[in-house]
Amino acid sequence: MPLPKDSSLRVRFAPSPTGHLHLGGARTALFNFLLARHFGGTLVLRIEDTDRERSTQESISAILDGLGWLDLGWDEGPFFQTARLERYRELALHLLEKGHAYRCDCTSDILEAKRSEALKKGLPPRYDGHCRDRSVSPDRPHVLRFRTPENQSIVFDDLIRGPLSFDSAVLDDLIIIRSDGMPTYNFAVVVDDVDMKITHVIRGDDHINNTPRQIPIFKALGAPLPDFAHLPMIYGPDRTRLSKRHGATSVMVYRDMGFLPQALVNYLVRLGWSHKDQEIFSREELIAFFDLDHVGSSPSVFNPEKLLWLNAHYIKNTPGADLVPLLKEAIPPLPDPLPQAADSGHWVKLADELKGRAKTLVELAQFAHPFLDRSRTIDPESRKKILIPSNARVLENLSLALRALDRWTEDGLRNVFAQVGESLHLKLGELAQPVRVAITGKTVSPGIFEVLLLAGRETSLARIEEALRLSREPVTDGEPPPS
RNA sequence: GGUCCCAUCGUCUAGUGGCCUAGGACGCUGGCCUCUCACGCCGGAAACACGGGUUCGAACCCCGUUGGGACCA
Repeated sequence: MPLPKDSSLRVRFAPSPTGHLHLGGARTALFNFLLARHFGGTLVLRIEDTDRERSTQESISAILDGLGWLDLGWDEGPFFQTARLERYRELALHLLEKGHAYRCDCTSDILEAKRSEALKKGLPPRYDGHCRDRSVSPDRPHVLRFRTPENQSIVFDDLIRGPLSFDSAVLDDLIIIRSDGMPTYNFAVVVDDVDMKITHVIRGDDHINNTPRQIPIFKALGAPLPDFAHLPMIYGPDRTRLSKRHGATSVMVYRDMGFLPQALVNYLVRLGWSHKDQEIFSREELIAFFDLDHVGSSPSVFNPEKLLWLNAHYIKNTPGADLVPLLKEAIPPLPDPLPQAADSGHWVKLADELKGRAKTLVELAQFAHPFLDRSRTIDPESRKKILIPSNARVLENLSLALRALDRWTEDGLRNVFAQVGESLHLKLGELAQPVRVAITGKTVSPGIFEVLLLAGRETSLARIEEALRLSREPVTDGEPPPS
């Protein structure tokens, strides 16, 4: 594939601000970004906001936020199509003068009638070229139509799919300027790509059918043709285009669900692209390895499980200190904070100790909560299963021995557990579980000594006492005990 | 309906005519490790949609069928 090995490559990401940045858009942005970085080229950001009905300021911010979160920076822009309306008109008039466009005053009623008639006869509902050779007065309400070349096939070499050919007979004379003066999508895109000197158009393959409409416009404008690459779609589990029906599609929702942007980027890049058997890529590797040659042509199905696995991987491999700010964002307000919660060293220790078990930052926050706030809640199942009368003796013995421990260190704790275990003829596991539930409220946690260290002496002793009381109470099976 | 695209384990993919009794990853699963759960390690089940060609030889090239999808209306 004849990609330039120098900085002449210019690509663009051109979202419509009609919603958030969704996964498909994010991947298109990512591929454009990586290609630009790989070849030392330029990425242009263009906001295609000519659909004024549906474009919103909120969407613009949402898209910018999404790109920012994923750390996909651009080099030029953002350019807004609504700021370039004059330019579209100018070039449309130019096409009119050159005979590549003409005025058409067919009313929508007439067009509709012709369309339904054609449909009835089983013909494709194309514009019949009624005004092609009429000279419609500029004073009458009219649109501008592009004079599509007849009887030729439009061929281009898609960088991903190879040669693609379309018969111009299926293309009608598309409107380039509406009666209200607004440009249509296909026209504005071409004008922008020409003006912005885009060398490679990389977009979703939902635009593949637009390409043969756009190519004649490039030619009529006397502009060089960019290369095209159409990326396969991302489907939901039902193999239809990913949409709101499939749940979370906005990248920012993934942030809120506790995903790391690196994980999402790594997941997205492997949807369609591969580099041998490698699954995990740093940003540097991505830029070094990425190319269009290894982008596949078949669509892929979004798989949340694998994203979760990648997220767990990135959390595990992020230093605790870097996790702390993210953890603080993910954790709900602490109603009754423990003194340690004010100690930043404590947060780092927590993050380092807990990160190996968390698949998301939200989970990490849940694991961390008992070590930050007095209000830890005991999971009812765990209580029912572990805080039972037969374990009261364990808790009682440990409570006594731990109170007598003057140095709250791992070695000290280990000794206490060894001695208590020996005297009760119980294994470490049998001792650890009741304590684990006492401290964390859950049956799942890091090693018991880490837990005791993290909770600290005061909190640990208080919680073991509380658990001891609870284990002596009869199981009430969900009903709160009468007080 | 018209045009176009796509087709390797459930999913993401490696594979660009012999290296393929098809490799990796997620998930699933058996085991090891172990104070719980993860992690980690070792093992397992699991795919070239179908039919024709081309070729000494096809997952790979060509044609058709089937199935999925997108766009336009």
